[in-house]
Amino acid sequence: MVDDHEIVRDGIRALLMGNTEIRLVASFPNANEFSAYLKEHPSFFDVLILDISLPNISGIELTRQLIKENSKVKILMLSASTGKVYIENALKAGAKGFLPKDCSREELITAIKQVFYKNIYIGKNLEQVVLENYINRLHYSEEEELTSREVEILTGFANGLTYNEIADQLNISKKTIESHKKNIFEKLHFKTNADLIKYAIKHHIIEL
Amino acid sequence: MVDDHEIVRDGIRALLMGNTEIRLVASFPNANEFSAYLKEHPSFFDVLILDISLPNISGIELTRQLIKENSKVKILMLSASTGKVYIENALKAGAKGFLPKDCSREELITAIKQVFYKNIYIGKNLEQVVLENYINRLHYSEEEELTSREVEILTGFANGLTYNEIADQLNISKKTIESHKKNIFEKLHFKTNADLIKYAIKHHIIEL
DNA sequence: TAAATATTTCGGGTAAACCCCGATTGATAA
DNA sequence: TTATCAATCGGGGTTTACCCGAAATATTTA
Repeated sequence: MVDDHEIVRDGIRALLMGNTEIRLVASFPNANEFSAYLKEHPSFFDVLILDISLPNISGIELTRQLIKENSKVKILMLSASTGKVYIENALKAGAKGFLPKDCSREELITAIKQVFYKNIYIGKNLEQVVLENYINRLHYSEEEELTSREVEILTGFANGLTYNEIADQLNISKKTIESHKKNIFEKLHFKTNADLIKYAIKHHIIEL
Repeated sequence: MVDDHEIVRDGIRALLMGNTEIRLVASFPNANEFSAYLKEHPSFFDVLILDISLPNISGIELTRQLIKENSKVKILMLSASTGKVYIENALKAGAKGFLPKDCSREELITAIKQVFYKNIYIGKNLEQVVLENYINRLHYSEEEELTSREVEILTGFANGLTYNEIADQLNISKKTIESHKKNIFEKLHFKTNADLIKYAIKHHIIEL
């Protein structure tokens, strides 16, 4: 497993201790240490329990990498935040399961087994969220995604920077910032700057 | 301790297991169960390790209640979010300590001891946040209040209106809007428009 | 692989926001 | 009875934001 919180790592270790079917073979505090270890021992893990919020490289990003590298590890994403966006991104990146951190022992064990046996597992209370969202998607085309460059620009605005300040920071023209902002507004159907700030807060780009 | 995440409860239990000075005597998944138990056994706990985000009643709210009831329990707040606002609210409510969830074993044990021995304990990396904020408070003692007119103008901006639109709506000159905005920024120490939006959300002038 | 679409990059010109002054009126506090 | 504050405006200038257009890569799709 990979989780930056020592408490969580110890919690899961304690939780799986008594179980005879599942063995926690290793745990890491960040993506880098895990990746390094995986490179040395490619088939050492069956299932990866992965925290979504990690320092430097997020759980989502790590998932994308592993999928891209054709790793055989099944990924069970663990997250304190259970918003629509998180579940979506996790599954889209290639995770096989998504579990809230407030799950029970039984649910964790069930989830690990399900994920191992090639099934998808979504936390009990989260199925509804996924289903609702699925229905929505049938009606309305999906919410457009921002490019990494656009996220950079959006972050700048959310932090109250001016066009010039963002331009300086990214070493591009003020005019380019304008274009990106225009595109962001169109993609996400923003009408005002307040919309942008609210989006940034909702998506944890800035704190309230 | 009170934490809605079973994993965290087990983690802390495992963590304190080997320690001879500290004994985890009980843990609860929510404020209600804890309160009920405390009523029966008022002096059973020395220190309460309390998660800030709980269902129904938050850790902050529970802290306020306990302080109000003159409970002798020392409260060590545990939080995944470590923003200024969280620390402030926790300490203001009466918590004796504030610890991020990504703390180490050693830090948790130190914190529990400190809190028990009537000291304040703030998580290692969080001291800076508190100090900065303390300095600020020395400069601007109390938060100034806005006049009703200023609230009207602020509401306009929070809703994404332009100077002209607000002026039209209130039947006053655009220049007056300018003055008001300048005053609002000075009173509340806003640096950017993003600050204004966040203020409006916090004070329920607009919804997220 | 060719065509279509998306991303990232700009410039010119105009509208809006912001700043630094100053000023008046009425209400309220020292 | 002065101050102080709230609310109202104007002149004049600088800075910033925004709209229209466009071109070079990148990426995706047919």
